[in-house]
Amino acid sequence: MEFNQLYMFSKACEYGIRASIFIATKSSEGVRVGIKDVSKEIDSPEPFTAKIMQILTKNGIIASAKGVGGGFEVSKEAVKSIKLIQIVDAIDGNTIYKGCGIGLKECSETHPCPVHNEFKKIRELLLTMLTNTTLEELASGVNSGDFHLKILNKNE
Amino acid sequence: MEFNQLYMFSKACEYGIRASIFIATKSSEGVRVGIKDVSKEIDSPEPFTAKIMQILTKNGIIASAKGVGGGFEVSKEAVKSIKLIQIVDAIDGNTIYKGCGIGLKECSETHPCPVHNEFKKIRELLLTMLTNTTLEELASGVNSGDFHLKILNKNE
DNA sequence: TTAATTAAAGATAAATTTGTCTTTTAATAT
DNA sequence: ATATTAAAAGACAAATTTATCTTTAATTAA
Ligand code: FES
Ligand code: FES
Repeated sequence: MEFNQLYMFSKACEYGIRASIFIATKSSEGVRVGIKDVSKEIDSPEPFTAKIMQILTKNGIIASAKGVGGGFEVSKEAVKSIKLIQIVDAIDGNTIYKGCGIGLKECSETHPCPVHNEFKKIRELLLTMLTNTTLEELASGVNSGDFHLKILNKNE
Repeated sequence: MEFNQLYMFSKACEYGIRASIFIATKSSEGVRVGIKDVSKEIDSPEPFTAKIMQILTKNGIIASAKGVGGGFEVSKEAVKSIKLIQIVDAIDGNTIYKGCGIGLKECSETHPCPVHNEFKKIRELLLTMLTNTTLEELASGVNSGDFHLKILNKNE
């Protein structure tokens, strides 16, 4: 019925976040994971996910190792320090919480659009959330079984 | 630097919101506006904006009249009753405030993703804002000159 | 009734995002 | 050293979104 179907983040960013969290949970058990495991676990297309992994490693969010026993990991220090916003920034940029809600070339306090005041509140809440949420929190929620990275099928 | 460049709404939706507000401001002066005026005023591509107008009229958000003296308008009743959410729903659907933030097939209280609790707050604030904001409020802000629908160039 | 005007509809094209496939590079194990 | 493993890089393809162009339909004015 509607024209588009818009989510808060791009597919790439969704995969990036889910993958980072999964890798972090595995790293907490001391094991690296390959791209196959990642895409299987977070239910995402493997080659595309691999591209996203490259972005994340370039941005220092995850680390990778080639060869036998290689794969992706998040270091003990990184898992504590990495915030959700770093993942979003690396993949979707900062326009979701910086840009004007109705597409003016820039969001400005002195030349505001009609939704500026209300929109600002939402963006600030989003920014605060992204800035304060660590990979560690997210991963521990998954480790404890309280939160999930995919919807399970009947025979899984 | 980043992979994508993601905004809260699609271009189509941004144009739709800006156009609706502009048409409402003109309707408050009792005049219809053609697609040319609309796209000029909100600084958007004309043929694409025309498509968006079709969606908006089909959804009863704006009214259109063909022929001489025709164009788009928002009725006095509509401008009071139409909420921002109706425009967003018609163009971008409801996934931005209904769907899971990190792309699980559905957002569920009983099978939540790691960002669910924090994300819910943001979506709820967004939903409240969209639900409570009328076209009238937005248009009157523009009429009063406090808010703007585009960034002016030097010689405008 | 004819011409002019303006939105609707439909076809097409460009740009972007998402997804895939192949080759290369780096690391490990034998 | 050689073979094996696994990520990086690059080329390519599909899907979606954005944008344009042309034709049709409806309305008004003369
Ligand atoms: S100017 Fe539009 S959100 Fe600030
Ligand atoms: S399950 Fe992800 S936001 Fe609710």
